[in-house]
Amino acid sequence: MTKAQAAPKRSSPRGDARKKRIIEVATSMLARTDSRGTTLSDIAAAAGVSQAGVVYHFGTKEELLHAVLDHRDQFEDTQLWRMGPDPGLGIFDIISGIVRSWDDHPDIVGLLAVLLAENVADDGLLRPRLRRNYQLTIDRIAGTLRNAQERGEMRADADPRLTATEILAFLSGLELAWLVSPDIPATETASRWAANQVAQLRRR
Amino acid sequence: MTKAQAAPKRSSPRGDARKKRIIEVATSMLARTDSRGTTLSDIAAAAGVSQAGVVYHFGTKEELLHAVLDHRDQFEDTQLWRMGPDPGLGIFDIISGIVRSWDDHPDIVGLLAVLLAENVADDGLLRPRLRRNYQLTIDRIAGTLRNAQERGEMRADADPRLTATEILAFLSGLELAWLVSPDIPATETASRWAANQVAQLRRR
DNA sequence: AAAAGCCTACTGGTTGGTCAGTCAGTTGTC
DNA sequence: GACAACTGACTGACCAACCAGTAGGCTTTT
Repeated sequence: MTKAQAAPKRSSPRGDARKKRIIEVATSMLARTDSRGTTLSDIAAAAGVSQAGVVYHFGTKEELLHAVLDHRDQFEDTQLWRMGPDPGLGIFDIISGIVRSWDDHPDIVGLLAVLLAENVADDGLLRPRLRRNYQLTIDRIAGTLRNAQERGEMRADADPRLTATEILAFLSGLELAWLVSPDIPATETASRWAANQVAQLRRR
Repeated sequence: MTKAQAAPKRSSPRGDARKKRIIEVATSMLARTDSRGTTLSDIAAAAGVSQAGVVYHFGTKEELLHAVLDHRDQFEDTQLWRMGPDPGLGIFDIISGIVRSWDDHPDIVGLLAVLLAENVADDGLLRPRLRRNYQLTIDRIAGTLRNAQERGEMRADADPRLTATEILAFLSGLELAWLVSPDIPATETASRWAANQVAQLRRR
């Protein structure tokens, strides 16, 4: 975990496919067991390569983790912002829908929550990135809420920043609960929550 | 982490004090860095004993973790249920107060969230216990809400179970966010959330 | 043939747990 | 109250298992 290595200059279609496969496998494993609990050998075995083969593609475990996070960021875009960059209060329906779809792709659910919990320490490897990412998502959500206020869609006396903080807290907390106890009524909880929020925030 | 050892039969005041100290130190370290990232040597050094000394008291790292969780459970009782076993809708004020007091004892905040995230895997060492604990807290909260409904304090058409799930999700998610970004407006977010909940759930 | 892809074998460093022994304090005995 | 016997509370040294990363060589693709 100390020294690093440069990535291969060029790449072939076959190598790219294998690399993508490793990322997917690693994603699903990291969402179950955190990064310290998931070894390169584990990931390699699940992806059908040797441990050294994984190192060949990513140079470092840390690089692999970043690749996994890139993959997740991309996924978040296709989920949270699938209705465009400015859904306004529709963001609550979107989140409700996201929770409903957890069963369809359980491999990536909770990845952020798990890695976040692992990197709360000051010297957490991924902490700076996760922190930045968190703030960015808060800002984006707060932004769309502010726009909704300007459009008159949302009451003006609610603080977009506090609301955005609450949204993310609820979502990551629910992910955690769902991972530990998959039998909790996550979908119903989310839709009830979303309905309440909209009722409270909609301009009368 | 494999083999275990029987605990010492009797104990002396001095040994008990030392043991307590180790638990406290371990608690604060585990809330920052999860159990896989915290070594016995780290804990021992912080507690002023040797690594073998820690093993002497707890036999296994897992046993130490359970002792820490016992400590936390006790703490939760003095926090969440400090107004008695049946606070009704007052539970929201209590939670709001808990978040406000995070700065006073930051060493134990987020411990549960961190360990939860680390034990979402099927074979997580502490998973059974954490799962049971989670369900228990849900039940207790749902119970007090149900009582509030019967007293006519809370509207009858809200599902206590869904509400309890939301409460815990929000709280653990906010803990996580606060740990990673201590500068977020946790107190304000919590009090806004609590006020909204009470407004929505109170019988008109 | 040149480069990318991948493997076997290995290294240095960590980590949880073991073990034998030290030491201070308590208890029982005369 | 002195002294032996014993026990709990440790420590330092050690070990087996594990893990990320390296070195070098074989194989496939381009």
